[in-house]
Amino acid sequence: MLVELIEKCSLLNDYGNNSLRTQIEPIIKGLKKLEATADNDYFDAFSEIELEKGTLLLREGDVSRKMYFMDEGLARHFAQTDKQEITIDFCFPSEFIDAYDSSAIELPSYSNIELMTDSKLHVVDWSRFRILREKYPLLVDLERMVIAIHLRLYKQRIIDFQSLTAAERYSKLIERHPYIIHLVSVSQIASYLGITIETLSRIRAKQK
Amino acid sequence: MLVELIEKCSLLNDYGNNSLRTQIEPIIKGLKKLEATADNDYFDAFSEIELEKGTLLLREGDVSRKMYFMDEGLARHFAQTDKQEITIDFCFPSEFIDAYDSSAIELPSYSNIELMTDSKLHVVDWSRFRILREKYPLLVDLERMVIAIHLRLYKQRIIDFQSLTAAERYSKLIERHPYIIHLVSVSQIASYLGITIETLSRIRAKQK
DNA sequence: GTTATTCTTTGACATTTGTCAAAGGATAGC
DNA sequence: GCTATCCTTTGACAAATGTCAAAGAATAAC
Repeated sequence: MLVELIEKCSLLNDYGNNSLRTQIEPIIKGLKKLEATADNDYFDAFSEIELEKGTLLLREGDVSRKMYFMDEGLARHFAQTDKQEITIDFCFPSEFIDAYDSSAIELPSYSNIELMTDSKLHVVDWSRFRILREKYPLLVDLERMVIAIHLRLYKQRIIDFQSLTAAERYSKLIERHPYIIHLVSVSQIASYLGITIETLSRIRAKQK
Repeated sequence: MLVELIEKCSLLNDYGNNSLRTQIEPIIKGLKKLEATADNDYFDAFSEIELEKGTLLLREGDVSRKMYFMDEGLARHFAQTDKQEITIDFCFPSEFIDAYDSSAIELPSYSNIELMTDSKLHVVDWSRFRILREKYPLLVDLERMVIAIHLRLYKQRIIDFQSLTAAERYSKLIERHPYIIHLVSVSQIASYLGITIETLSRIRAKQK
């Protein structure tokens, strides 16, 4: 169940040349043991759903109530400013989806999460997960790991903004997600990189 | 002890018009109760030290082993790239200091933490804190809160890079820390903002 | 106090990025 | 297929930022 998602999760398994191996393995081991004996409260917490393109998984100003895992589909985090929509991040298949900065602390999110395609997802209510977490401390470790990884990613992202040019940031994105340009509009990639549509278009023209 | 630090902590108490009140209060309450009955293992974990300017609290590539609280002094997080030193963040008095993206997950840090002045600090070993955390689940909640706040700050920082000009980012920094310019070198503020020294100098000249 | 060193500002110019407008392509609906 | 709409590219120019060099200011060492 949950352990399958962990084993599939691209972020946890591909992060930094598998440098999370040591951290993940005891969690997977523990989860397997847990799931061999867990009761219905545990298994009922997780369910599968299909939602259509455009669905808001989380709305700005609301507290995140659910955590998702993307099986098939594509999503994005975005924030709305007075001038523009800012795409903060993209969510690919085999990734957990949530605004942890909202759910972990139960504060209103300042970003939206939107499905960019019809999607198949796993979903768990935070209210139920929190109850499970009391019962199974291993879930606390898992949550901490997921949040910490996002902290690392965000930090690296900040460093990239501080030290790389727009073209370098674009190259880095393409390296990680070579096909993103076919999946996502130029305008969303541009806002992700912190540049205008036109600038991105010119960067792409140069790199050909 | 720890509860005093929490009550002093500027980040936790000043964050977003005190919007953390609901989250902090049960933790403070719980900690007070805990500290009324806690044993020496608890109190011995925290100690005060004075360290001199230039001390590295954490070195790039090492796993963070200690968490600090700044009583008096100033520190900064920075990363070293091939070209330059990048100041990721500044640490002011009454703030907790750590690379949570390292300590929370026990992965090597990719930033250094350096004291910019002689400083008075509280310090706790993560190895001891982790033992306490097992014993007192409240500390898990506290840790989660601290990490989540940093996640929010980082996320907001990314959005700022995506949507604000250098001058706007500078204004925002000055708003939060009006005196920072007298405490920190122009070069460090410039790298924090992701611009060159000269550009920052010109932005400052214009805003007079 | 003087000198040497480092940090900061300023100037001139190159490069990057943004803005506005128009053209070219892709897509959906009819 | 055709049209209308939206998205993307390109061009011309403006604004922002970077680079290099030099001057000015602050600081530390003597």
